[in-house]
Amino acid sequence: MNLRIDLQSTIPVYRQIVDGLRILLVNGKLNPGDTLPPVRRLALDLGVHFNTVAEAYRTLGEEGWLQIERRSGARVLPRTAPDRVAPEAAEGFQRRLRELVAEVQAHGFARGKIARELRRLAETLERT
Amino acid sequence: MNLRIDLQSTIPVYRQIVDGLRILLVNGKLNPGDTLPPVRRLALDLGVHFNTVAEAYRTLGEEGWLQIERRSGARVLPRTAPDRVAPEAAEGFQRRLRELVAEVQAHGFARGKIARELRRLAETLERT
DNA sequence: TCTATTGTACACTGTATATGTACAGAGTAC
DNA sequence: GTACTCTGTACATATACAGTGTACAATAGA
Repeated sequence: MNLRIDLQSTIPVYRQIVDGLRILLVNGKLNPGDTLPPVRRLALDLGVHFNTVAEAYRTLGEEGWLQIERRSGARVLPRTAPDRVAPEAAEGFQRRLRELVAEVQAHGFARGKIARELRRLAETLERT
Repeated sequence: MNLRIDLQSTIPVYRQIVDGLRILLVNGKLNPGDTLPPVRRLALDLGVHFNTVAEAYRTLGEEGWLQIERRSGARVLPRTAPDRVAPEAAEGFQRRLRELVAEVQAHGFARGKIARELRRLAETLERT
């Protein structure tokens, strides 16, 4: 379970867990049928309360990634992509992407470096 | 003041304002010497309380973008880029970028479309 | 000097986040 | 079948944060 969180971050822990797991799910590091650690176990690893992990699992369950049941725990579902993409989601993505880039620029990152990073990720996406 | 916010979003309004203004600042849509609208005025435009706008201005002031004074309002400062880039910031950027992409993928966006968007932004960055 | 306009301070309310604790359900050992 | 243990769930609570209401302080300009 290659997952790290930052307790100092302003981003809520449960959302960090959701984001981290979603990356693993989207990239096939977690596949249908795989089981996730019990909430108490992962919570111990991460140093948070198990209810915080449970909240994260529940969120991913509502997104359709996980099947969660007592005793058997959380299992990755074969997930069919959403039928249609919400049109406003595209706009939201562009906006959040620009926000992120602006924030990084504000921290002094050179445009070239940022551009390179974006291209690198684009290539990774298409290679998969 | 081309700035829009989403009151339904889970992202706090004041941070949306910060993010939106930072984009304008980084991209030279707002330049040193320019004055921003008074907090009450912008708040009215956006449909929020003026203290919420004031909080956003204060944040950008602490980041070194704005000089804020009573009566004269908020003015864009000539901002020298941070001397050195925090090394952990690079890692954080990559991570947040991957998180954003994973989230969008989870919403059903095709990898190709996302990759195209990333490349488009990369080009925009280098053209400036 | 007076007034209007600006940002600031701070108390208050509602919401979100994280935790503590008790519980419910379903396998497993016997 | 019963007891036990391991799983997630429910809900009360503590705390922090976001947003607002209201009063105030500072200053440019008439």
